[in-house]
Amino acid sequence: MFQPLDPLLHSELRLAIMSLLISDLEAEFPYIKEQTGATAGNLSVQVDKLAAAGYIEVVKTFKGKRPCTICRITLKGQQAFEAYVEALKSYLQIGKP
Amino acid sequence: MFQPLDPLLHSELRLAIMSLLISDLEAEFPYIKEQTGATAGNLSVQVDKLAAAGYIEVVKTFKGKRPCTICRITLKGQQAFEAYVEALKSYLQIGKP
DNA sequence: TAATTTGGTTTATAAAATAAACTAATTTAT
DNA sequence: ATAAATTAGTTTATTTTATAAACCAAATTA
Repeated sequence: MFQPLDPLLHSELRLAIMSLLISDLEAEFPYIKEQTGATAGNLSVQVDKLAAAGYIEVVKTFKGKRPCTICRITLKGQQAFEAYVEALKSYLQIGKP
Repeated sequence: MFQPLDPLLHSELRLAIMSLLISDLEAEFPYIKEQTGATAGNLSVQVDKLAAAGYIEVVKTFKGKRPCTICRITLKGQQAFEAYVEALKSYLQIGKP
């Protein structure tokens, strides 16, 4: 009947992060912060969780002299996102008569 | 960019309850329990929250000698559900090119 | 050189989800 | 008749989670 919803993706902020990365594949921390409106602290925590799950990878480089944290979605992350969207449809009746 | 998600609906079990009631308008407690696979305790708590928000109304009657709890979706609940689905689309790119 | 900004992380708190334990009545079995 | 099991839930307790507040370090600006 209802497909279970991946708890890692069923979170407003983590879903927003993944949604951005599904489109753009990678993005810098401050950009994600701006687009999602999240606080840096919250974003840092949720990025860690997605990285721990292997849904994204986090690369720490420098941009000139400043640190620059880049988040990139993984194949696993893309698949998880698509599975989540499919599961959601069992609740939403999207496109049903 | 991303529309906020009603926290009352952004919960797996509450969303499942509302999804059932969107189709059927009303349902008995044990039926919802069976369809969602939830424990009675969890279901009781989440039904209370939806009722407190005015998204459903709960009518306690009897079916023969046994108590019978009926949940019915309200207009407010239907509107909230539809708004939630719309908000979700800002994360999912459903039907986008 | 002092204050501010940038780019975050760590820690603490508040809220939520969930299950376990419990209540009460009914039905079934002995 | 009475004991056991089932139905129909509620209440309480525990665990997770989300979130913000506090913090740190380096770079920039005044």
